[in-house]
Amino acid sequence: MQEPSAAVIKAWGRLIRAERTVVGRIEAELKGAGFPSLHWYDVLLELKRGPNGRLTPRQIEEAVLFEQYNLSRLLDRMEVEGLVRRIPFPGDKRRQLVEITGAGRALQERMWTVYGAAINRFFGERLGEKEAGQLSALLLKLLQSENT
Amino acid sequence: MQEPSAAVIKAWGRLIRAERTVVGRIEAELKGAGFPSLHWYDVLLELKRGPNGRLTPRQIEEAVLFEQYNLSRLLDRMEVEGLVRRIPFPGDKRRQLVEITGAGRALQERMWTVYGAAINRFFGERLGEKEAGQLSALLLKLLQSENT
DNA sequence: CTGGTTTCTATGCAAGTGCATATAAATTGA
DNA sequence: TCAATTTATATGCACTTGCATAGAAACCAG
Repeated sequence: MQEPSAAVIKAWGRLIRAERTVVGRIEAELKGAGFPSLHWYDVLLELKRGPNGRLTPRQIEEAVLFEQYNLSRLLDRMEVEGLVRRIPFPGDKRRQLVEITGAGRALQERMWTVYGAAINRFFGERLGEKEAGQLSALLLKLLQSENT
Repeated sequence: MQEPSAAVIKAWGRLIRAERTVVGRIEAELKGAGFPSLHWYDVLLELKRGPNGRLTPRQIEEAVLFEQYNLSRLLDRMEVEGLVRRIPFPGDKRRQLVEITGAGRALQERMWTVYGAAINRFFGERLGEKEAGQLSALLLKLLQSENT
């Protein structure tokens, strides 16, 4: 086996820990304000950005890196809450379009006031513009698709 | 609300995405090799490092950032598999010591051959030593404890 | 066309997680 | 010393996630 170097192991550990820590803090803020989890927010935001506030489940999955079955049930719950609506996909009866509702847009906006502030507090304030840019660049390298 | 800057939002998004992506890839490797999840590994590794391969649940929690109730049940499962053993804590009957077994040590080592290789493949190979160091330094800033 | 394959979404069941709370022991403070 | 509080771990119950697979429509090869 090719042992990872100490520097690599350390960075890997920190990535896990930092993500867990910051996500934990931010989720706690959202919950404290009576809002649902980041997953809900992610879906709402993606939909809002989509054409006419609509995307297929597949597109959402890809955008937010959810499992298919997982998203399917998340959409169930969001639909029950009136945040999204499933409508037929023209020309392909297998697919569907998920459309954000007015209530969904409103929730996304209200959540953002808390979420954005939390990002600042737990993330932005600790980095500064230049460092944020460096971090983005480094993390991007991890996202490159596999090319065995 | 203090809007986070574009650079901060981007870095935040990448942190989530990179973590999810790399963890996903590595978990898939482990599962493919017939091993349990990273959580199990984390606990085994912490225990192995502890004095005589022993730690209290509290210490493990703090090390791996698990919820108390969550760890309690994870230890149940690991104990059933013979990977750890719960023993009394001398002088305090509330506490306990969790001790890694021979089977636990063996599993940790076998997992490392797959895990270490995966860290290299999905993480180390994409960064290089210097960048790994930079990434560590940046992520450390996110881990500082809250100081309102 | 048509039978086999692929794509898209949903779902039964098992496993894991979160929340609230229980249980028990130690500590604190009057 | 002993009642109240705090600390450490476990657990009932609901909710969420993972796994495997179903069901249905579209696509593809001959």
